[in-house]
This record gives sequence, C-alpha cells and structure tokens, in this order.
Amino acid sequence: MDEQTHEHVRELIASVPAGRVATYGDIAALAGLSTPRLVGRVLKEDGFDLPWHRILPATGVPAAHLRTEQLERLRAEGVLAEGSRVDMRRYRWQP
DNA sequence: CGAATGACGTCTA
DNA sequence: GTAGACGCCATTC
Repeated sequence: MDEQTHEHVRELIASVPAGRVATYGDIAALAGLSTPRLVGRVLKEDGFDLPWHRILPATGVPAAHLRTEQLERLRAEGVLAEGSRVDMRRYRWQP
C-alpha cells in the first residue's frame, strides 16, 4: 500500500464529523481502494489517532473485540445503537 | 524467494 | 437470519 493512499484514507476518516458514521465500504470507495478490508487494516496499523469509532461495517454491528468500546464512544457523540446495531440509514455520513 | 496466514468487510443466494 | 465466495496486502514461516 503506497503512502499516498494510506494518507488519503486517514484524511477521509478524519473528515467524518462527530455524531455521524461511515462504513468501511464508503471510505474504500472514496479512497479508490479495491477492497474495504484495506480500510480496516489502515485503522488497525495507523488509526490510533483517528476517530476510528465512526467507521462501522455495512451491517452497523462492529466486530466483537471493538463492539463495547466503539458503541460507547458513539453513544457519547449522540449516535445511539439498538442493541448492538447502529441505525446506518440515520447516522451514515454522506459527502 | 515463494507459500501460507490473518484481518476492525461486502455482496449475493 | 444464515452461508459461502471474493478480495487485497503486510507479516510470518
């Protein structure tokens, strides 16, 4: 993965406003990536200083190891979850 | 150096 | 709601 794309992904994630969320697929498409999983990788490797909690899977249910903390952070921003699922239709960020 | 593996997903049936 | 296939790339063996 080249540096530019990596930075581009970081910029896009950083541009998601508080109180809104985006899917991995959204970020991948905007960054021109061929697969959404690369977004997840960028977050894992270099996402500690980004609002990673605003990035969710298309289903609205975060992966198990993140579920608790992510939903809690979102709730603090006003993004409410129904059980473990965030209502994507309502909070999804659209440029 | 080549092959196998893991990973914060998505789409279609 | 579940099940399977597809996909990319860094890391490890």
